[in-house]
Amino acid sequence: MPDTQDLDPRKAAILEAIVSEYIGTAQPVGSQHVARTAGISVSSATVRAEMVALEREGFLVQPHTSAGRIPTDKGYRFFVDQLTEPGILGPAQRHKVAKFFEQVHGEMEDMLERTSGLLSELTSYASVVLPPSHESAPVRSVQLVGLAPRLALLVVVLADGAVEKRTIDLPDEIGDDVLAAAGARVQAMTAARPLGATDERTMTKDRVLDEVVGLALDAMKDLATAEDDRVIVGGSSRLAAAFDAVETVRSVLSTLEQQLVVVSLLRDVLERGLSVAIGTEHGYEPLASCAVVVAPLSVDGHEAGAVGLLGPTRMNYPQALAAARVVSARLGERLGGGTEAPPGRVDGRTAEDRVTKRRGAHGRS
Amino acid sequence: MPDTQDLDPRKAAILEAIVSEYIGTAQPVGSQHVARTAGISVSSATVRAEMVALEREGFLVQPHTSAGRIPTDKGYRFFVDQLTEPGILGPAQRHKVAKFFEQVHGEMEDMLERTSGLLSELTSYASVVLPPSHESAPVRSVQLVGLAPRLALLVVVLADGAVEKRTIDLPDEIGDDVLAAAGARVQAMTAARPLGATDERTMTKDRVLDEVVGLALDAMKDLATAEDDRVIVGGSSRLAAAFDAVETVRSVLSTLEQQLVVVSLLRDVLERGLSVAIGTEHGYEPLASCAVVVAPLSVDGHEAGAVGLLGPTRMNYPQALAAARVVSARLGERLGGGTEAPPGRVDGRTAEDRVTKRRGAHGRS
DNA sequence: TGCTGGCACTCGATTCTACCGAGTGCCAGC
DNA sequence: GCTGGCACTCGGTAGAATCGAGTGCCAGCA
Repeated sequence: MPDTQDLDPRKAAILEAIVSEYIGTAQPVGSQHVARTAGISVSSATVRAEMVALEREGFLVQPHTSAGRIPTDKGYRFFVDQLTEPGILGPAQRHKVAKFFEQVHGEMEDMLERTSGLLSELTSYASVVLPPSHESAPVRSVQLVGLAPRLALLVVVLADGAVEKRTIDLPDEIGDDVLAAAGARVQAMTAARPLGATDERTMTKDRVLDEVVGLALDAMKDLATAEDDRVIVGGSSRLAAAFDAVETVRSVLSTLEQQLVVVSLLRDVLERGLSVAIGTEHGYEPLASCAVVVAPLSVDGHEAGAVGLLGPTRMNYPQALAAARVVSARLGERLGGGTEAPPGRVDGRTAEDRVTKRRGAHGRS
Repeated sequence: MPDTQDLDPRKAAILEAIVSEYIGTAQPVGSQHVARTAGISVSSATVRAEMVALEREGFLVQPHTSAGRIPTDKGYRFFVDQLTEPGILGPAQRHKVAKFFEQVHGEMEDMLERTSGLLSELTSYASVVLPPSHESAPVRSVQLVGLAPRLALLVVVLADGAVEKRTIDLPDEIGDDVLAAAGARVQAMTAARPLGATDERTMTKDRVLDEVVGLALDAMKDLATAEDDRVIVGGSSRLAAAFDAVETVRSVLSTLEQQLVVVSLLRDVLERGLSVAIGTEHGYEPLASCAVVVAPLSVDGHEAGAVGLLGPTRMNYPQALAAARVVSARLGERLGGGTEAPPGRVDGRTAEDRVTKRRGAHGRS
């Protein structure tokens, strides 16, 4: 891709001016506008000549003959890669973030959901949160609870505070004591190990117990493989404001409703080491008019999940990147240091935050 | 409301024709169209005269002088109350429902989410599922699991298979054995009783244990009061197709994103004993161009939660009502008879359905 | 050589006009 | 009391005229 990385400085400046302007106004940008832009000190005629070149090289298009230019995906890409720094948040936004992370508390799911709301509010794009996978979190506790005569619930608590459950159909009526024993056995076999790593089974004299243990282990394996296709989408209504064609809105929203698609989109982008995917760069046609900004989430030093933003290709990349990165960093801090295993990591601030309602009750008891 | 209930048969027929036509076409309906409708055997001039009357009485409006009439909320209301039966689903839809409930399985959350998708697909409106409240479900198991030195997780399993959790900050490092003991104590104090009904506390000799038990009981009370403002929204992208003004779409979607608003809207409608709320009838201005259809969910004989549909006021009420009712009935059956306490209720079919993946594993073990 | 001002041209958007026709209200007559 | 007839309204569409932002090209200047 030689032409992607090399553009003489003037062309680059012109491209930058066009992209910035277009992001702001959503109107095709003409040569005069560009010529008047600070930093451009040539005439509109020269700008026009350069625009022709930029168009030939695929950075710009003209919606129709007598209109200004708008950036192509390639144009945005160059803008993002070469012309802009991630940017920083405005003071008001910084304040919002700070305040948010001071106040937020509760279970992880709630927190992720609210974080998604925050991110969307900061940027006015739709936001996406890919929860940290529980793959590597060690099992902390396993329990079998009888619900009905031939129905039990397997409840697995992971060290990161996540609780997974699965109903299990029993072959026979099983007493609560046997269930408890089976739960204990399974816990012994799997504790302190990640969900996926199931021990080979050991047999006892008790056929019924063995069977229940087997069922539970199966369910645990099932838990390990399934589940991880969940994603939290927030502020999707803001996409309606970003597009003017109602049909575009509909198709984008309907794509966003398919969790699986969103998850794989994000994973794809992350895997390719990108933080931005523009228009057709990701292969999802219904989202061809969208761009995705992703920031991986790193909890206690290892990557887990991600936060992202979905907006029109003419999104404000610097701001979106800044917001995603700041929020992901703060969220990562927040999720780590306390719920994760390493002992002694419960620092004062985090624990303090997490108290809230609890605190009052605690004082009383 | 004398004029709401009394309309001479001809007026009613004309109103019905207009509403039906408008629901189908979204175009103002003229007198000629009505006169040509089967069942109307008067001239267009007569229809016009009646239309004037209907407009005076508030059932119809004219977008502008030389246009046809469109129904007002009051017009729809009369249509729903007096002119139409709930209707039945078409064979294709029946088949979809049957197939869906044959296949669906898994945890309740998944099932509700998929059901919401089904309902939306059936009607092409947005669908809403208000999960059965756990208020009355008795506690089946309580457990305290240590996550970090001064952090524990309270895990409560209810008889309906729901699992609730809460992190608890501990005043001190507490050993796993004490946590387990505290969990057991709390379980003894609360088991078989609904979440809200907390026992008065009994003291032991052990101050630390008492404190942990106190914290756990507080957390349980907290669980009982909070939480119940959750709602599952599905197919909201279909609303984009229902409205043509992108601003309407945005505002409706953004209202739908506020779980709390949706919950109280549904509760309001249910409390007033309605199954349909049209336009401004419910007091939520941003949804003034929407109608809501609700069907309460009855699980094992008692009302719990609801399913609903949200569409434009010109929605197909008979079909929407039919879909909501059928789905709510089937879902109620499915949620009951097995997960709920009464022993022996695990009938063959339900248990069979629930097996799926499990079954294979079971055979193998 | 490269930039610039000038110029003819394009073409979407806007405005205006005319006009059609669906729809109305009214009324005289059956 | 219903109906056909009629004059009238007025939104929507089509076509023409106009505007103007924007373009590509080119000759001339530094």
